[in-house]
Amino acid sequence: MKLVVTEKNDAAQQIARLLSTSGKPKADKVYDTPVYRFSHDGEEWVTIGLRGHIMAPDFPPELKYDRKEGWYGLTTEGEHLPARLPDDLAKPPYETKRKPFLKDGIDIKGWKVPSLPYLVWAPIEKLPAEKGIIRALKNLAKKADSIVIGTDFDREGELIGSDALRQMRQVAPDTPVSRARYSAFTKAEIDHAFQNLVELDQDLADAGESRQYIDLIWGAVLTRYLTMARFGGFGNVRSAGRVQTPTLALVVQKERERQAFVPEDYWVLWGMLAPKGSASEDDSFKATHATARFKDKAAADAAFARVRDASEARVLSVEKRRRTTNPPAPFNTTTMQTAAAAEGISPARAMRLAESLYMDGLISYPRVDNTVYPKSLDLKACVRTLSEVPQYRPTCQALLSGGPLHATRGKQETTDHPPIYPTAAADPGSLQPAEWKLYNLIARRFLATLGDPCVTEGTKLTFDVEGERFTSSGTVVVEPGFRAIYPYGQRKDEQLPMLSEGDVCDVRKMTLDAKQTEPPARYSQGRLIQEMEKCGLGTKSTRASIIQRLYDVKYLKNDPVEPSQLGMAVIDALTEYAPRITSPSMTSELEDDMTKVAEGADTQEDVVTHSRALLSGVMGALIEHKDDLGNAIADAVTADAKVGVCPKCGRDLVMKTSAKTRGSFIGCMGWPDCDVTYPVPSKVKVEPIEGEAGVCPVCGAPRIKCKPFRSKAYEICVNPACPTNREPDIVVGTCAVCEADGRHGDLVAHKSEKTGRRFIRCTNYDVCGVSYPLPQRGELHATGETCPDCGAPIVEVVTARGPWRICVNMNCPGKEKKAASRAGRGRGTSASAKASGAKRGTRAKSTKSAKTKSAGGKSSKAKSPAKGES
DNA sequence: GCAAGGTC
Repeated sequence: MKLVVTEKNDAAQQIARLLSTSGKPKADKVYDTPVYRFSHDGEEWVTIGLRGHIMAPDFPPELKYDRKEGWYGLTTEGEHLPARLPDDLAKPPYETKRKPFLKDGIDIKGWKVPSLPYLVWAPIEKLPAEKGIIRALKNLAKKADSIVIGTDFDREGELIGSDALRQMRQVAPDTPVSRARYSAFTKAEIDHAFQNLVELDQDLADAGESRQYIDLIWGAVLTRYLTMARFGGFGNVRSAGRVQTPTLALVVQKERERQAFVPEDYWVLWGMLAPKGSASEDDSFKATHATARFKDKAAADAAFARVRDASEARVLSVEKRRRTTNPPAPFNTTTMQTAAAAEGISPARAMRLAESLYMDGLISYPRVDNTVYPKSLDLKACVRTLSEVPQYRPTCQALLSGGPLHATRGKQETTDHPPIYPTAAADPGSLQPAEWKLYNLIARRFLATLGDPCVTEGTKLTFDVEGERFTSSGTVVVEPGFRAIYPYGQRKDEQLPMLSEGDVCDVRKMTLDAKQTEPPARYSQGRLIQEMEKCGLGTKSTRASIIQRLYDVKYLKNDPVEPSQLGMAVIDALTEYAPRITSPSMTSELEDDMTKVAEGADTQEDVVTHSRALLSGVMGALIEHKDDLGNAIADAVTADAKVGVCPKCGRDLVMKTSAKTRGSFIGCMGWPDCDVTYPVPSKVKVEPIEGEAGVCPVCGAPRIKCKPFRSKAYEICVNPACPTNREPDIVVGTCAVCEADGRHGDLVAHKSEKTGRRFIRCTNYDVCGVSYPLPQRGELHATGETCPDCGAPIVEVVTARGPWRICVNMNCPGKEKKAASRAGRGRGTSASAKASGAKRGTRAKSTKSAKTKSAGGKSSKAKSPAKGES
């Protein structure tokens, strides 16, 4: 039996399909791992897919977390950091084993190494990370006559293959092993690779392993240092790394540019014009002075003085220019992430969604650099498949009825995977809304790459107004081309009226606006991904998760991306004491070292030791300034948590977490001397307001900015008892429980002065116990109506999105019905999803969400009338 | 409780 080991299940399946004589390999399992059995040239073959790296490098157990000691060399008190070094380095359990590394100023491989914390010189071991797969791999290796390593054709692939081989060698020390190198799943390519087997390139694998070691050593040492310089409690890791830190530095640098930016005044002179005699408002259009930005106020004023009372504008010239925009290139990971980010899907979320669509068989493999469709891809068949989706049908039919299809080509061409394209027709009803949003983007992008250019016509009108020149421009789509199916990022048409040279327009209004130049814009998440790619930071598979990591450790906030005070403090500190890690150049130097190892010009040991020496070179300065850094971090964390100033004692009010309930509240830094606390408005992101506007003029408590998810931010005083937050009590209905008991009770909407939360309570609450929750936002009105399903009152809530009516009973049977019908919509499995063999698709998800909903309803604190009666 | 790189 011949054993083929690939990097992932998908590849194992494809290779089996392409090499099997019958074309139909048999799917089997070894323990829990899928394998594919088939015969090839009369020989029995089996393929198995790994899950990427199956081994994880780590420090020996004694250097990992210790309950008493914390991370080695750094305790939770933080005090021991300098004290433990170098004294403790001479102590057991390490002195016998690792003594040579611990003396001052010794030579290691030609580099002078000063006294160091252990970790910098600690040995690294590789431990099994995928035990189940390793078990299956060994099981097959024992039975195999020969082994082929068929992992991806890149450095990491060589390393993954080498790790797998080491495991197999434990049980099959003498079985012949070779390496297949392929870069596309086509019959010709795979046949060629397996007829021209080579040897595993251990140098290349060693290069990859050096990368693993260097990343771990620098990351772990600096992360432990930052975290322990001032321990902020569990769950407050301050991380650093070869990729994440330079990425954070990019964001911080942009923020510094914005802070250093000095706005300049300028003036814009503009007016509204309309064709002579037109009475319609729709005909008016904007015209701006030919000097788009007046830098000089006197000149602006002078021009304005000449035109302010003008009544006529004469057309001096009409310029028309046609512009064609070519259809976009096929999606690879980066361009897909960027386009998704522009639609409000973060890169990390886009990758999660793409993974799910891929597993459901709806799109092709989502981790690709390639932007050129391979010749083997049957574009027509893809279009035919997509025509099953009603939204795409007209476009698909137009494409199919035309001549041969021509697709755009992007700049990057590789042949391992095709660009991201839809592989099956999706049913919007059976996908989660976000999944559909991404699928729709990918499907439309695919159709757009086959479309015609979009032709727009721009018109530029020049006017004379009392001797001053004004211009007006508009753009109109003439031939939508690919834009008909791919409207993303398209600007709205700006239509100008039909005018000719010499025509006269009415001047409806003239205005002089004083403006200021804006600082450079922050990065959007999409732009940051692109910037990382430009700087060589991370890979297509890791960039999204690295940005997510920076958000998770609270170095970044908001979108567009903004650094927190903490993020800036970390960059400042590392720039001063370990500048190497803050710059993308560490990555490029690492690449050079890797190349040397791969070429055999240097060894893994040399490269890693050299890197350790560089790190050890900065340890002294880091440790010396541990307290400065600890203080800077603590101050930054406080600044990030600050919401305003305490009206009672003048100290900072910060966001705190209750030890008992785990909930957040706003409390005074002066506690226990000062006991001022406020509740945090629920379901919103809270930001302080700078300056005078950040203090409530009525009660003196801070005013804060609240940003609810996906709706408009608003500002309120944090003090729920403040008169600015008071709402009149409203009678919204009659208590059904009290009526049944022969009493009368009014249901009254209150706002608690303590918590600021709104709720409904019966005036006889002590007797009947009837209360209901209320939406916390929006203006509340009584309707006088009762719910047909449960008899509870119906209230109207007016928000920015408009008024809506709701039955206040959380357990109302009507809500269950609605929830069921919502879930039911997702329950139907589409023909396409079935065809594509969707296993863990939408069915499980929607059932789960339906369950969550009903469970939430039952556990609600609201007491229904029925419950009150019993 | 550490990184970045694979993949799920």
